[in-house]
Amino acid sequence: MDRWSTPLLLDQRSKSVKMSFMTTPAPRTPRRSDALSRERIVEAAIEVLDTAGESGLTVRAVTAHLSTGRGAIYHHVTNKDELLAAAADGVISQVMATAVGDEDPRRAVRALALGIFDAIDDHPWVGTQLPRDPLQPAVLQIWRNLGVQLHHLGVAGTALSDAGSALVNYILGAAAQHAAGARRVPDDAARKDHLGRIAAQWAQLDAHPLMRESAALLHEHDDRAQFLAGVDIFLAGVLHRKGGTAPL
Amino acid sequence: MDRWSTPLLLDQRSKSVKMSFMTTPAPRTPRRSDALSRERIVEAAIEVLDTAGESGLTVRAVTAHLSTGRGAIYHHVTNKDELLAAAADGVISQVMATAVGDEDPRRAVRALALGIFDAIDDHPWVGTQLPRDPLQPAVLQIWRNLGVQLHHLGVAGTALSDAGSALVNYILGAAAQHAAGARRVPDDAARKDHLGRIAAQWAQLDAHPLMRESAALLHEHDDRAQFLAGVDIFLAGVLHRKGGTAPL
DNA sequence: ACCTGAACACCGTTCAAGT
DNA sequence: ACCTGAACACCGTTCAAGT
Repeated sequence: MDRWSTPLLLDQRSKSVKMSFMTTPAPRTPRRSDALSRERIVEAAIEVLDTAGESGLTVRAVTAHLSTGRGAIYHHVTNKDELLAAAADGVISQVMATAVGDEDPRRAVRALALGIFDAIDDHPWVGTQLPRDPLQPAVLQIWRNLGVQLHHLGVAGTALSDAGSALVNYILGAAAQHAAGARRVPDDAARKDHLGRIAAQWAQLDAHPLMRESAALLHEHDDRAQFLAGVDIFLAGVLHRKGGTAPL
Repeated sequence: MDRWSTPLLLDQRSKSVKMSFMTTPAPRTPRRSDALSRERIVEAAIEVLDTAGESGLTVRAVTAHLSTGRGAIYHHVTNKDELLAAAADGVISQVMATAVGDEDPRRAVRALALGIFDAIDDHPWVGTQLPRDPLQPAVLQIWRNLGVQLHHLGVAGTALSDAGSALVNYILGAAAQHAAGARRVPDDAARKDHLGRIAAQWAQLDAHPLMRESAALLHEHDDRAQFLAGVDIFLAGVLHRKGGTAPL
């Protein structure tokens, strides 16, 4: 399940200890003490992404973080794309592990969605990565966990495929939208200014009265609440279509 | 409204005609005859994107297409990012112009959504571009057109913001998902093989019975129908929450 | 004003050579 | 087997120089 907590490379370390017994007392190289591994590389990638953003994730930055050569990465990871997908999967795995166990499937769906939302708030690069590939591990994980809850709601067969893809697509779209905003506004103080500028931009770009009203509403706008409102609209739609269950 | 159908650079061309009157009969340079402009550059970008894909859009490729120097682009466009956003806006503008005028707002929402879906089927790079920036012109255009129809449905105020963002987010997420698939499967013959491989991959990656069932359903799976099913789920949710309108 | 194309400061990825 | 780091084949963007 959790790829990230396994102890790393015990066999290799013990081998080097045995070797140092019959040679000089430990070569004292200036390199890092631990051996490289896929897990360590992905951890380093997450740290680079969290501090320098998605554009800061370069193979050179990761190798500097691990004090190794550029090519070493390619012994454990095939691609930079795969590295990004693995990093996103690492974050989503933790969310899925924490946001477990609610007996009410509707509450469970909300909890899963909010967990993903908050994770993207902390790691905006995850939000831009998720919509990039429907078959990446992180997306499959989201699909399965939501699918289970929808099944508990009594949805099955083609209806489950339709509902699941709708919910996943909504979450991925919202994730990307929110990530773009979170990327641009790092501190909470400049948030109000930022929303003001967006509202002005909307009003300027588009003279339609509906857009002006929406732009005005942006001022007292809560991304998290709006995200959850979307989840509830979706749930209402699913339950309404499968025959009148109790309203939310 | 439509930036792309306007005749290009009438003033500049007529000026050069007037000039050639009093100088030698046209200098006969080996360069292109028309002057550069933002519109021409965006047109060239769309052509490059359609033939070479998103990774094929390089400033060098665009300049080769226009037989000009690299730096000339930056006289009309600030960025490569802005160029991509402008190209996506060009495609979406045409969709919005064609998918107008249905008196029934629910049918109008479906028509708009399907128009976007089909455009992404034709231009997969649009699907990956849209979720990248919520404030890009193409996304604002989608927002407004859907917002108008939701308003016709009787939704207003905060409910309109919530419903609009839910629908836009769903469409952007679905667009990205479908674009990834369409990018990988260019010809229609390999499509069945492709879905078979995906199904096998799902079944292999995930032993959960729900996922196995979903994987099996992938075989007789219609992206377009599933996309529309998602739109209907959201419409049902919106109408159900605002008080029982007639079921879809 | 508009355009050119060399130059700059980067990339991801490969691969012979080392241990 | 694992790692190194120089080398390769690219990028986006800038800018003095031309017209």
